[in-house]
Amino acid sequence: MTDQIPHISEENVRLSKRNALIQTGNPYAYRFDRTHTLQELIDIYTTAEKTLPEGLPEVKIAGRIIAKRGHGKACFGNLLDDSGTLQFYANSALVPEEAYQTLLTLDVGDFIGITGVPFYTNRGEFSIKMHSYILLTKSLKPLPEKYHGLQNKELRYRQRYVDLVANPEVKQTFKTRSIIIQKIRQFLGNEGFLEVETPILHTVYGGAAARPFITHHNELGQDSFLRIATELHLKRLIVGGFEKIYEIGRIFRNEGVSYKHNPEFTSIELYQAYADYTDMMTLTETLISDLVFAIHGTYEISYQDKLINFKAPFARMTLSDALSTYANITPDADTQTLRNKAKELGLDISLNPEKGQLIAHIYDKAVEAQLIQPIFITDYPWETSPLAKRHRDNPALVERFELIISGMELANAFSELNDPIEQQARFEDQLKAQEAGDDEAHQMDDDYVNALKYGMPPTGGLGIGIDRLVMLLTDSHSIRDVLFFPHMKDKSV
RNA sequence: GAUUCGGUAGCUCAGUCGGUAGAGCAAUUGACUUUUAAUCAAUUGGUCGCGAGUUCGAUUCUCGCCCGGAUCACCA
Repeated sequence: MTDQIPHISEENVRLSKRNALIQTGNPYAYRFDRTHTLQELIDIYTTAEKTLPEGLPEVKIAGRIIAKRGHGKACFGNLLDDSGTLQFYANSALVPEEAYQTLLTLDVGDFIGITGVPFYTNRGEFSIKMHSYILLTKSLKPLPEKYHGLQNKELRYRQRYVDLVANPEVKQTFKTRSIIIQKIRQFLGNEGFLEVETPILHTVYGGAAARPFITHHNELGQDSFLRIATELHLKRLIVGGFEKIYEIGRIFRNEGVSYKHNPEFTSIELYQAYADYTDMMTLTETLISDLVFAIHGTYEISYQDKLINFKAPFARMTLSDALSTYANITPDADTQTLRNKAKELGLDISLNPEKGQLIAHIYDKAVEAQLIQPIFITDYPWETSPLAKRHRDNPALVERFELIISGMELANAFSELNDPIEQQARFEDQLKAQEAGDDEAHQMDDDYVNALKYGMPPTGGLGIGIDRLVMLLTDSHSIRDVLFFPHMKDKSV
């Protein structure tokens, strides 16, 4: 028999099955009462001897069929739910004939609910023996190949819903992400911090050097900016009398995409009254090292084949020392020497950067990538930090640190500038920079200066890039691998 | 933005020194009552990313474009 069977696309085959099912029932059920998740069943019933007594009570489980193996009058399959996978076994002697025949027409991808009893197969695999089942949702599109999963990066990012089904380790990464954020909240809650929410739509953007996304409010007839930081509103709340606050939220910067940059990303910023940047350092290393231990049960973890030790305290080095150590130049050098060094490194100095900016640029280019183990780089030139307080020992510097791990800036913190007159002057410097062509300079924020005029107590502030932290803790090479739906160019599917 | 690699069946991938393409999985039909990347037999399935150019002929060569990955730059 070699009769030719006309080709119908798999999606159309499934579509006709769905249409037939609609005639006799509902292939999109409303609900199903489970007695156990798959993992619960495994936890409760599996035994070291790989045997189970007869006469166990019936259980009800639900999930997506991810594999099917027919054997005529018997058939095996695998079910996937959020907790794990489990093999099911159906036999035409146990399931009514008609139901058994329909079962064979189900597709990989369909959701079903199964009533049955746990047992061990001859091969010793813990499974459920089906007594009855109900179709919960018909799926129309075939899942990716069962062995290799979904490999195409573009498809994985654009259709994460498929990636998550096909590649279990992806789901694990995002579960870890969720736990990380949960533990940060727990830690800060225990430390007496209050979680707050501030606007995402800003009329003046600030708190970072970045270009904003611009949008428009129709009713008020004015442009708005998506926030580039939460900083200035949170500090207004410190003025208002809150003493320990934080916000975890999405930040938007109108910039390029790279393995460590996405135009929208998640930050946590926290502010603590009566504290300075040294307090922030202690808080940062405690938070992060506790987090690593809570997730991994050890302080030393491997990231992209590098062993990183998160045990607190982290190393500390001034920016000045870092420059001499890693770039063979000191910030005391005259401007021309710094300019030459910058040129040597291939930096763009067409905007005639001031000394402080030169130093910052040289540091970014020549030093940061070399810093693998957690290290606080402290005491930055004041010119690049318009919201930070002057260093108590050196007015050319500000009290600021960045935490660098694996060449990435993980955190940034200051002793917050709270002198409204100096803040006003720093904003004015920023305006000059803007006029000179720096499209990432701060805007003047009169209302923020106004708030400072009422008095902000000494305050330590800290920002952490959550996505980068998740990258480190899940050994993810790219920020896209820790974002469910990374930013992609529009392309109709 | 630069360099570089890639885009071929639903998925994972071969391939064509220029003559309109193959495999595995999935699907379809059949066999099979303990398989587990089930097995066995058969069958179907392609705008070879898009558009030009060269050519008798382009999926293959050239150019441009689109999308993506990597590296670099930008993003302190």
